[in-house]
Amino acid sequence: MQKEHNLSKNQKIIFDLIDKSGGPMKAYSILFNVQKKGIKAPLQVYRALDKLVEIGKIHKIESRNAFIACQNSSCQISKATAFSICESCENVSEISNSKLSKYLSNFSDNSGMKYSKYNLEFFGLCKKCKLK
Amino acid sequence: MQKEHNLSKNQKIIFDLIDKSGGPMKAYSILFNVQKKGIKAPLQVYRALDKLVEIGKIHKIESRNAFIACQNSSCQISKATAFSICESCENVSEISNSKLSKYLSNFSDNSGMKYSKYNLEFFGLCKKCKLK
DNA sequence: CTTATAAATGTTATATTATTACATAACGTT
DNA sequence: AACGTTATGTAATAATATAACATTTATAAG
Ligand SMILES: [Zn+2]
Ligand SMILES: [Zn+2]
Ligand SMILES: [Zn+2]
Ligand SMILES: [Zn+2]
Repeated sequence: MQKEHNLSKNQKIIFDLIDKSGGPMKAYSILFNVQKKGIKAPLQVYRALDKLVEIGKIHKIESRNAFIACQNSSCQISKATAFSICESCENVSEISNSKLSKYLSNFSDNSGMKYSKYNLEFFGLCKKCKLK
Repeated sequence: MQKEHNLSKNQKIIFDLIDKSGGPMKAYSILFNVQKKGIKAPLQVYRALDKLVEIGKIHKIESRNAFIACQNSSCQISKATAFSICESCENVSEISNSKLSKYLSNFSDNSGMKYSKYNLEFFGLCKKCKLK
């Protein structure tokens, strides 16, 4: 069962926007879109984003400096994330594959380091863009 | 056999600096360090970095906006990269594990998308930092 | 209800990371 | 030499992110 996180006002505004957009959004594009709702400064956006990432409602696409709503209801914490990214249209989707996540969560190398978190980004051309 | 890339003057200065540092370096820290060698503007650094990434001599650590020399002689192109990152001391090392790279290079999900590239970042505490 | 504490907000300024635009120079090939 | 490609130099600016400080709101304990 998911822990219920009661989002604050700004967090809710920003989460709803990202969620409805259906794709990755950049911080300043978010800012532009929420100015009519009274969120006027970058820091207000970044604070909400930080919290939303922390509780796993959104994830950061590091290679794009963008944020996307979690598409995987089981991801309460952003500690094991994988994405597929189209290098042509920039479409992003979250990969939900239990074999992959099991493989990566259990991965260990000879460094003796135990990993508590990972982020994986795959790149290629999506179906649509391959046809063009 | 590795293709020999004849680095240009700026590319060589910047690669040597990153390589000698032994760890990840940020663009503006690189800039600061090469000013005595006549590289005075951010763009000169970014252009060299772009080229070095393209030919696989360095990789970008996306979550840190930093660049590290390739520690894996076989990586001519940055198309399959994996790193372990200590969240305490920020030490980074490139993971060279043939099983992992084989697994990820062959990975495909039900999206029908064929991936040509990936980047994986693992996070945790390195041995030293675990003891503290 | 009151007090204490933590979490969130508002605001201004600033730091950090990266690119655009344009002009010039060096290199590699024929 | 002439050509196309790659690299360089320089100035300006865009895009991304954080510091510092004051205030308010939510949560929980007594
Ligand atoms: Zn998720
Ligand atoms: Zn596409
Ligand atoms: Zn490498
Ligand atoms: Zn460490």
